[in-house]
Amino acid sequence: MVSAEDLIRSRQMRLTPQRRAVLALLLDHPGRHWSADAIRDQLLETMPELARGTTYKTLNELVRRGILEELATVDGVLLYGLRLEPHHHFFCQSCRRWYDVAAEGVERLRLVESSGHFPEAVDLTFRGVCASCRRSASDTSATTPDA
Amino acid sequence: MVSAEDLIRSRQMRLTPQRRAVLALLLDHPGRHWSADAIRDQLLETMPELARGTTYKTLNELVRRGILEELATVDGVLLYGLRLEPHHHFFCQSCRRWYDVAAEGVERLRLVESSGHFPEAVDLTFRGVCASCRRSASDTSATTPDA
DNA sequence: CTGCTTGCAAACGGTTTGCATTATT
DNA sequence: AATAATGCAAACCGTTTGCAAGCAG
Repeated sequence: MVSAEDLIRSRQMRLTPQRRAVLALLLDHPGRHWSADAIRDQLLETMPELARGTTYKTLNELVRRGILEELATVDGVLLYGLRLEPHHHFFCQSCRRWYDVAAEGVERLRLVESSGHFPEAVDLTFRGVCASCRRSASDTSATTPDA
Repeated sequence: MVSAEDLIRSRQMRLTPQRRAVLALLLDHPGRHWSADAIRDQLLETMPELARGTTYKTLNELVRRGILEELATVDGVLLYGLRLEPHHHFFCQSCRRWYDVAAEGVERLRLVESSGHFPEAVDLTFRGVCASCRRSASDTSATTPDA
């Protein structure tokens, strides 16, 4: 298990107490997803001066460096969690929590059911470059904004 | 192809010009996803008095009645589209548009590729009731908030 | 007629931004 | 010493809400 320090240093980011605390918290709960404010509320106990803006900037930076993944929820809140080995998500419509679901392939529905969750719906989201963008990319020089 | 009128009436909603216009626009572009403001901008040409709040209320109502689906994006915008037969989504990281992808099952990755899109990542989202909620549901009377 | 819907405008809330100060390298 | 990160507070912006006036049933 890697430490927050190593992870941060490995991406040539400056190591600050705030960054270490944020990432350490997430490392302590692998597979869990937090809102920025939930993270801050938790850390406020041991780091009472942690600013809201700092939490957001830190999370954005960690996403940009590929350490965290960002999940958009329908109620307008972004959730953050470790970017673990390829996996999928489970959203509980009752408690509205998000779970990570391990998967080596796309056809692992049984795996989810065996975890005790009871899936009623599945939503597959592919990300990549669409047909028309591929075409225009070969025409002109790529106009690809970084995601 | 059903009409906007029929669809609205079928859910015992009152038929208003605004509702008809919003839904008709979506019906004219099946498989496309719009932001609330994009819809309003489009309709403003023929319906210059359409209020922002009305657009939002209408879309929420249509989602609640199961006519539309709601998609949350990472940049804090909600997208709306027709709730067609079970399908999945494709997000183009280049033009940031969302596409619907037909699918009769979960294992239809090839289908996406054959559409000309080039998927680099897949994200499976399950929705339902999680293990712990199922347990507590059998303990006490269900405390399930409607999604 | 009754009460749901609209339009308008103000409120909301999560996230971003600017800038002086502080900490890391 | 140079540069990047923090804290604070204000700005942002998509969405929601409240309410008087208007329209559908």
